[in-house]
Amino acid sequence: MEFNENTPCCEEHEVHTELLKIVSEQLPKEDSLYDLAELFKVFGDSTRIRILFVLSEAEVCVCDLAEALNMTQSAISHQLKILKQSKLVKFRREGKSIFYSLADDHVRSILNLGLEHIEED
Amino acid sequence: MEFNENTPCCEEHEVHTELLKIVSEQLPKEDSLYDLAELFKVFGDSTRIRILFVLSEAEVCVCDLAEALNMTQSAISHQLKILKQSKLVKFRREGKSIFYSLADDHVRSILNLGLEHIEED
DNA sequence: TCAACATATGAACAGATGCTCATATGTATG
DNA sequence: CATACATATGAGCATCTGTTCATATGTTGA
Repeated sequence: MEFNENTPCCEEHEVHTELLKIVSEQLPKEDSLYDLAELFKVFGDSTRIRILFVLSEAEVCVCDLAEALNMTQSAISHQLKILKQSKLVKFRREGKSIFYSLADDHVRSILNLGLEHIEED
Repeated sequence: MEFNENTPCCEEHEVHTELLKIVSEQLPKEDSLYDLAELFKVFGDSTRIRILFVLSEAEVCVCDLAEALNMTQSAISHQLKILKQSKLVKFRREGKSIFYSLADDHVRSILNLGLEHIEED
């Protein structure tokens, strides 16, 4: 080929750029894609997943979560902060304790879809 | 309180341990929870999310993916390897090129549920 | 079989992440 | 208001992760 090194990769390149143009127009905005990755990142840790599953069964206070998962209160509290920031959990104070629960059924749906996928093979 | 330092955290502790016992019986197995976190971890990177969204629109070869996302072929290839391992994408060879596409509609569902969640506030 | 193209992969490095430890904040109770 | 309990938070550290760079593998056509 007589083309220089800047020659685009695939040979049917005109066709592909046309396709890519169409595809990019259909994509969600960059911001949404970034936020979405951030959301899944929160689900992508087994400590947080375990917290979410416990909360999908019941409203539980921090120290009980720590006991249930056999981890320190501090570790749990750090993770709860992340879950709060992503609006995956809500909480209410009752005396000295703070009880956490899932923010909404969306969270449950996402967890269940994930479970379906890993169980399907 | 006259209890020693090993006193469990919450004061109504008998009630809570009873609750925790019930909750733990309802939880998926440790292995599943781990696998689930691993799955979401794969979704938890904006490069991979962008790849998945492009593939949700069309079957695309590696070099076009690289061009679409404005990244190096190597970076894309590394990420595709991870997506393959998680069975989120499939591929077929056509001459020198390899065309990738989503493994199944499950992937699309998970992406869409995630989008719903970030758009709901 | 050789040259050119498309993709994959290993090593290395910089940045992100999760835990621990110490300590701060907030709440109830004597 | 001082103490004990429940939770939150900041710093530090070890580990994990994503990219780059160099190079290997695989495919096609001359």
